Amino acid sequence: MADMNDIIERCGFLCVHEATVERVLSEMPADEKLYDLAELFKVFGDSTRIKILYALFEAELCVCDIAQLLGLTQSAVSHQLRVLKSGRLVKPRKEGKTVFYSLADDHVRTLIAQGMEHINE
Amino acid sequence: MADMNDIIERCGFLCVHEATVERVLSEMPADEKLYDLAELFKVFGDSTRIKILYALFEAELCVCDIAQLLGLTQSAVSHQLRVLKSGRLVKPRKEGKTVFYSLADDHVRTLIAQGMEHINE
DNA sequence: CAAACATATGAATCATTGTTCATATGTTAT
DNA sequence: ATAACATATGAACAATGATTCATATGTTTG
Repeated sequence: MADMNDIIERCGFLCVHEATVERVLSEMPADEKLYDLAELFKVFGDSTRIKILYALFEAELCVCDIAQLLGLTQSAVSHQLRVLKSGRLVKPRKEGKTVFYSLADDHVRTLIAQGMEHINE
Repeated sequence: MADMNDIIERCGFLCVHEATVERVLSEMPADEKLYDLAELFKVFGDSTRIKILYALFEAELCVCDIAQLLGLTQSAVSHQLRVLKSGRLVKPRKEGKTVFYSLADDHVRTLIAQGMEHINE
């Protein structure tokens, strides 16, 4: 008696537009690239981090400034700055005890601006 | 006897660069905008969704195509397309039983392209 | 109408992640 | 060297979210 394991994926062989699928597949970037890209957007995908980035959009600020500005704990800000830093979205500048952060480059500005455009359309 | 509750946040009043904080605060967008912006980026911040978007970057595809192309369950794809649709990143076109999806507008292309640039620098 | 099929959806599960609390590191001034 | 301070970090907890499984919806064909 045959068991129930002979249930196969039927959809794949009937409705699929094979030529298109093949072409798209050949033009897809490497999986690793796509993973990194998702990781990048994940960094933008948190309202606290967005607020920090937007604040740095306007001026260079120290951890303490950011904490007060946004009503957050110093610890929370520091943890998030770590994430932003390892994503190369912000860069630190040390001056004595205090560390000033600013946006790493113009990609950050462009991405945020583009995102805002999408929101506001 | 005074209890231990008189511990106050001292940092805020000592190191903060008040003038800058005030200025930045006045130029920050509304909280709701920033929240929406984070939500938008959150949609991009998942490798499965990025793969779907990149596939649609190349061609209009049905749910079934996407599932085979990326080696995913039809259910998983459908769930993610729902997220992408409610973020207005993709749009459906119904043709009989099958539903074809494509990118909603050029912001999506621009955002992904900008993200890729950051990755590759 | 019934069967086959493409897609959508709800509930459950497992993993990821943001915040908090406590503490560590490193710098300045007394 | 010690105290005060700014920032960083580790562990724990709570919340969010992606996938799976089962099933529902809606469309076409016989």
